[in-house]
Amino acid sequence: MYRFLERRLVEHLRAFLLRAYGLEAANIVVEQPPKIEFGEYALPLAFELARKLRKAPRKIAEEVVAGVGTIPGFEKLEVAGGGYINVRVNRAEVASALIADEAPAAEVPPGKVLVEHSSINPNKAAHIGHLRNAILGDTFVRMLRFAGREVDVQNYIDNTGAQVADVVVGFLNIEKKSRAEIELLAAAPRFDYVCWDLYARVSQWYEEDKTNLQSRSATLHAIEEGNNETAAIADLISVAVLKRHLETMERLDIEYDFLPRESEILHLHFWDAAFAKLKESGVLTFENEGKNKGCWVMRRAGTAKSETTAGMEDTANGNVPDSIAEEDQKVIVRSNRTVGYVGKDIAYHMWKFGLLGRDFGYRKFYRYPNAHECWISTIHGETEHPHFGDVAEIYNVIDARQSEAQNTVIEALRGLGHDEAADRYTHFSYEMVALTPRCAAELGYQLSEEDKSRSWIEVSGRKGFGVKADDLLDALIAAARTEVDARHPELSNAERADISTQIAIGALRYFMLKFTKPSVIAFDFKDALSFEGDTGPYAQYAAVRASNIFRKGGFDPDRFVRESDGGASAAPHDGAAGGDGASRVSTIDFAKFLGGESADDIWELWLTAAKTSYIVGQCIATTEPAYLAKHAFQLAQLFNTFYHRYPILIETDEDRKKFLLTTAALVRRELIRVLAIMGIDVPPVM
RNA sequence: GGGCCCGUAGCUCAAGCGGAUAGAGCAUCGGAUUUCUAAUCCGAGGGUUGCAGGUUCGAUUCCUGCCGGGCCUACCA
Repeated sequence: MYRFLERRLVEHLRAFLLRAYGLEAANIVVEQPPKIEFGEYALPLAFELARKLRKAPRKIAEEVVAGVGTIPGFEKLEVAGGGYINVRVNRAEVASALIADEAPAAEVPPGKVLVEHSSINPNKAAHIGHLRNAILGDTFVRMLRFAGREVDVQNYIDNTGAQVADVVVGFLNIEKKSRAEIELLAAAPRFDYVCWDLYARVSQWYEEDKTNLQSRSATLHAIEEGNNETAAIADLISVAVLKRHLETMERLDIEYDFLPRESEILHLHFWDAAFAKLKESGVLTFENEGKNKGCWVMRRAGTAKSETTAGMEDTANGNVPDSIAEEDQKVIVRSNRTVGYVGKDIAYHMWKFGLLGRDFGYRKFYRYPNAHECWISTIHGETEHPHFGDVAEIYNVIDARQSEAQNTVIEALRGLGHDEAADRYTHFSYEMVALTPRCAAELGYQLSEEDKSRSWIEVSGRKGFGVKADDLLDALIAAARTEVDARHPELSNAERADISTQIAIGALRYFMLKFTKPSVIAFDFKDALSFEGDTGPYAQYAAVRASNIFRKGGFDPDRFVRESDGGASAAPHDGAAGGDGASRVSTIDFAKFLGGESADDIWELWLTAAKTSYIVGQCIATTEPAYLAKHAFQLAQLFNTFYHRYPILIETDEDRKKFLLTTAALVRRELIRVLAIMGIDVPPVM
């Protein structure tokens, strides 16, 4: 709603500027006033125009206000200060549209979106860093779906890499386990924890004697080769750990559609197809000398062509591949003819955009309780399967450390002549989760003096140092359970368990979303286990309080606003609102309750509730989910103030009571919707 | 050496394309309606936005330089 009105305002302003001054305004900045008293929108455009029109800003602002005319849905424009234009909407009109949950159909770009997230090495338990990735990714998926996009969720599985090989080495060379024994372990609960510890021991074992590393390369080679006992063991381990990852993520309500694996990229020869095209287009060059002699290399992203070769390009007919300075070379194919992971990634991304000319085999892998099927790549697949890949846009949720590799893949696509694909390739980059020194000490890590002075300490899978995802979830559930038990002894065991879980997930998902992406999260149990203030449970509690009003008052919130369908899975609102409610409360009277300065506080609540799709749009455009967490918190905060200030059920003026109930119903609906987009449920009671 | 990111209150973080008095939470201190209430609400203190310049009517935001920190820069993945 808010978004729609803003667009309409801009259109009118643009028309006016053209009419009055003959100006084509490319970009009209619309701000939100610092205080609700100033109106709903603020325009600094008079300042920008002052130079161009050679007039005082204030004078221009006055002309705009006088000349722009009436705009449907708007009350008035007014000049403030030295030239600000503050804009006021017609509150009653906005309110009635909000109650009906009317939203003009937004234009949805064509084509499918592919979001890749999680991508955890299947050799050990998921940890808090993986949680940040999965929660960011899953929330972004929900945002895209809320905006009407069709989305495929992929989780890339590196099942043939060194990390899996290490755990295989651990079982075979250190533990001396047989295949049958490993199978037995893999079937036990939390096999991923076993691997977590073993992985750390293997790293230790390598350090003790460097010759032990030979086991790794032999194992790695056998795995890549396939069709042997070692490869079979690697497969059974990686599949078992992968299933554990899916279970862990399922606890957070995170699901995937497809699990492409590196083994298939290898065995279905994706690379061969890509290699041919990369050679043909000159993206790859063969080095005849230097330290990379015998390798196929490409220019690393972010490195510039050297002066000499760039200058000679014109005369050389442009056909000769530029030589790349040694330090700017990225080895794609090693001198022993094997392909590095960036090469595989290039092939994989050509597949994503439907540019490779090959496809995976598919089989069903995991069925969620809601009957949703998650598919996995395989060599010979089922004949009937959904169509993955060949998408219009991709988002790769991968931490910032891989930005150079990501950019190299993008440059490869450009070099192949696929600029349109490269432009729709987004590296959804975020910073890592580390531990505060205090948290590290709690986990038994010996801190050096230098460590103690750091603001964070990086987790390390190799050292087995970090907080496992399931452990954190268990701790959160236990902490929530203590509170729920104390508050609601009358509830059954199962009910208290459910509520505790919902609160734990709310706390965790909110915690991972409240930080902006470039911020390193210095993890600390004290902050993560907090249920007060700027947290998920705070927002959940506000929604529960809204429900309490209706339950205790014996009202149905449905009667006051058009019900939300839960948000995340919603199709774009069709706007063909159901004005069916004979019992629905009339909205006409509300003008008197929403008008004037005395109603500013309640109006601010309504206005904030109106911003959800506007905020989601911002989040998508900037790939920054943190704005939505901020929005949820603001809405909850404003509601809590309202809740405290206006006791509804004892209100004696019936019209005013209806108005207050409508306010609560509206906020309840929007809060539930916003939280659903973040993957957070609202418990029945708290 | 080169590339990317960061530096804001005691702590952890916000601040849409440059805009109005730089905001929250935590912590500290002081308060709160017998109500739909306390996983809450109200109030107080707390800031030279790392430093120095520049651009601008206006800079936490853009530019340059410095200081401090992180990540990347392997024929590992």
